[in-house]
Formats: sequence, structure tokens, C-alpha cells
Amino acid sequence: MAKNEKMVEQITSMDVDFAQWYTDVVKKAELADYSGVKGCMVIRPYGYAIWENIQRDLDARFKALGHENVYMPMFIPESLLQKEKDHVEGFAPECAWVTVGGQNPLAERLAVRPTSETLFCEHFRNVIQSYRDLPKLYNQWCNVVRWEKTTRPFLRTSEFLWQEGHTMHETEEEAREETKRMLGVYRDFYAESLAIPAYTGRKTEKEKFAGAVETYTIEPMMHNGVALQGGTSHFFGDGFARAFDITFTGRDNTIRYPFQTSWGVSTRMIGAIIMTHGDDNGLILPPAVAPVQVAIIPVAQHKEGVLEKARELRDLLAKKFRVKLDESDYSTGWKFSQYEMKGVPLRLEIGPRDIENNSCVLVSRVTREKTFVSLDHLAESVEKALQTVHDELYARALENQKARTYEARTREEFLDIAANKSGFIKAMWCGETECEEQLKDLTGGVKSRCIPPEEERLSDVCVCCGKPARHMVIWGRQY
RNA sequence: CGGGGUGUGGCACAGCUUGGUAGUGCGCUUGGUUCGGGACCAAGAGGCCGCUGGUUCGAGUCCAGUCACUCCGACCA
Repeated sequence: MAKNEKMVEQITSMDVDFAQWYTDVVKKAELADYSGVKGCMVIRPYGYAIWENIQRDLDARFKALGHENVYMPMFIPESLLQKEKDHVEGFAPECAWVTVGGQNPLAERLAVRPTSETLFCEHFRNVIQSYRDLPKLYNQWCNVVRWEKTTRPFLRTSEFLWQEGHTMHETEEEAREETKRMLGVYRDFYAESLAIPAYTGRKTEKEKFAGAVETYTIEPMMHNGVALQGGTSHFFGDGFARAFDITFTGRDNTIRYPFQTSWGVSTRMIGAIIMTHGDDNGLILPPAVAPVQVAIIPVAQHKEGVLEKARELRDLLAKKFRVKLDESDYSTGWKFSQYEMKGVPLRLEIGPRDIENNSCVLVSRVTREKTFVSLDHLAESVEKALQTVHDELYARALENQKARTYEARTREEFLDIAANKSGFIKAMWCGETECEEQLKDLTGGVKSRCIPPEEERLSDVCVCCGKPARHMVIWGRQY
């Protein structure tokens, strides 16, 4: 049999089947594996390393703003979860419950946390007495469980990792500012570290978080035009504070309720990275979170001096970058494919010819173009190349988002776009939940994503019912 | 929760209609030749065919039950 007929495990083309492409990338890039536990995945070392980089980056951003990390219990007694009416209604349907401890049935069953507002509230009640105790700026990195019917690696799993910030403030204004500030942190992180552009804005009444007064969201668009709710920041008013009886003595010596926020992003962001930047050759990682930023591939490594030179370059670059030198005896071509599949932003080839010329080859994962660079000032060249990868990823994603954002001024236009295009639709809305539901039914799943802060006035009437328009809404299908 | 589908070495599957020694490809191990885009040759290792029971001289194959996973719908970071 001819060698080119050899069966090579391929990644399904994203144009053929985007869902299958996604699953292939997750597996071939060794990000995650299915587990024996229904709806739960194994996050493999390479995938977890991405999460660790995300954590390190975000954690620094939180701490720069004065937030402190804490850890809450993983279980919530049913009575505690039930204290805020809207909240329990929203989350009870997808809670996992512990009913037995050891050998004995529990007197009160425990929910495995789907989110920790109630636990934070119980604690805030104990530690907040005076305006001097405010603000409380807490964050926790943890896992949560939501009993999902259908799951997909990173995008929706029964258990997932996230961070949830929970803050308490003296005034409503301060809490509202915090809500928007943290949405801004997410937006900056997406742009600066993940190279993902996104629309941000407020959720409609129908789509907001259970128990929130306002929910803000970041909505990046995936390569296929489908939205992913990429992070949320909630303003709770003093609703939970009242439900949990959290009070403090104000500067004027009166008893007051503090104002609260919460905000979170999850391992779903890894799914966003895959679906925003990936291509038919596999994953493409933004340099800021890539576990390996530069893969050094020695060429003809058996020849004298090649490995030594490669190690020298590794040691040099490792001072500044996350570098991996692959000395294994896999073929050169195999290594090229392997690191491309795993999305390493930059490949460095070093072989006998390069050594002769005091140069090496840099290959961008985005363009796959080979550039010969001098070994003098190599670190600078690498830094520049990584920056270029980031910029190109961002530009490409932004272009896709722009190209797939449409405007609809009539119901017919809206339905036509929903039926024939994939992407976001900007359209005016009257503010009624009925219209949201109607549009969702008529289009088979297009929902409101957010109301952006800078609202364009596309027309004066609701795209659905024709009554006077209140807001411009970005609509789309979601994961 | 409703409707399909699938369970056979690590992975992807064939074998089942018509019962009779467990197969193929990839991967893995060892040795050798290769090495600037997924190398090749040779020799190996690895499976009580999801589980339980039944029919039979004999079950991966037929029957009954059961469990798990998965896809499509309604709900969701």
C-alpha cells in the first residue's frame, strides 16, 4: 500500500460539521477526555494548564482591584438555598442533592452548590456590622454543579470550574459601579489575553440571573456565528441582603442593608478559545494563555550539534517564554502536525542548515508562514512574533464578528436573516418579554443576547410587534 | 423527561442475517534504516465480545432482562 494512503487521524473540517470539528479538536489537542461520570469530563494536563494560565491572569486583575480570595463549602442546606425566592426558582431545577451521609439519611438534604450567593450571604451576615466593614470584595475559585440534560466538553458540563466574585457595598451607586467595573475586567481579559472581541451589555428581564436586579454579560461570537455567554456580572440591589437579613450601621447611625454584586467566568472560556480561533488544523491558542508559547523542533536531530544548539536556544528563550523543546524520536513532520493540532502559537525549527547560517525558522500558527530569523536578538524576534499572533487572532475574530453582525428593521428582515445567516442581529425592541418569546419561537431559537451600552437607533418601532421601541438589542443563537 | 443509536484489545470498526478456533487498521513495545511537513522494514505484546439469565452438544452471533454511553428535541455559566 502506498504511503500516502496511510490512515491518518484527521480533524473533521469545520465547514463539514462544526460540532464534530469541535469535539475532534478537544480530543486531538488533548484538552479533555470523557469520563465515566455522566456529563462530566476529565480536564487533561494540557487543558488544565490553559485554565491555570487563565486563573493566574484573572486573579492578578481581581487582586489589583482589591479583591480577596476565600473558600466556601461545597454544600448548601436546602433551607439556605430557599431564602431568596427568585434565586431558588432559578436554580432548584438543576441542583444535585445529597440526601445520605455515610449510612444515614440526612435530616435536611444538601444541594451541591450550583453557585454560592446564599453561602456568601450567610457569611456576610456574620462579618458585616458597620459601614467600616464595607466594602467586602470576595472571590472564590471553585467547582460548581448544575445538572444539565445535555452536555459538551467545556461548553456545558454537569460540573465545571469557575470563579465567582461576591461583593457587598455601602451604597447602591458603589455596587452598580462594581458590577460594571468587573464586566470591564472581563472584556479587557477577553481582548488582551484571549484575543477575543465581544459585545457586552445588559441582559433583558427574561434572560437575567435568578435573583438579580441587573445582569451584564459578555457575548463573544464563535467562528460559526453562534453566541456564547462568556461571563456575567450581576447587580443584586439589596434583595439578598433583605432576604438574608444582612445589615450594617451606617455613618448616620441608622440600620441599613448593603448592596451586592456577583460575577463569574468559567472553564467555558476554553471552549470560546477553541471555537473563536481554531481552524481545520486544530486548536490555535492566544499566546497569553498558551501552556507552550514556542515549540522548538530540532531538524535532523541525530546530526552533530543540532540538539546542543536546540537546547541552547531553549535555555535562552525559557527565561522569557513558555518553551518546549521536543527531543523525542517522532518524525519532524509528525511533530509539526502535533504542535499545530495543539495550537502552540509559534514553532521554531533549528537544523544543520540554520546553524550554518546562524539562523532559525519561526512559523506562526495563524498563517503557517515560515520566516528565517537570525539567532542574534532571537528573544526580541520571538516576542514580536508572539505579539503578531495575538494581533492577528484578534483582528481575524473581530472581522468575523463584524461580518456576521446584521441589522433588521422589520420582522420579515429579522426572520429572513435568522433563517439564512448565522450571526448576530441588531434590532429594536419594545421591552416586552412576549416579543422575545415570539421571536424565539418564530426563528427556532434566536434569543436576546444583550442591550449594548451605546444603543444605535435603527428605527422607532419594535421589530416584532411594531409598538414604540425602547432598546436596541443584539440577538442570536447561543451555545 | 420524550424519540432514536451504540456497547467486541488503548482508539476506530468488521464479524451477528445463516451459532462451530476472536479479526482488520491505527496506536503501543523492541531492533534496525530514516529525519526541512503526519517515514519504512521486521519481530512482538494486548480481548472471559457491557452485565445477568435462558435456548443449545456448542453463543460475540438467537431470546429475555438489565446497565452504561451517545445523538436529536424541551431547560441552562
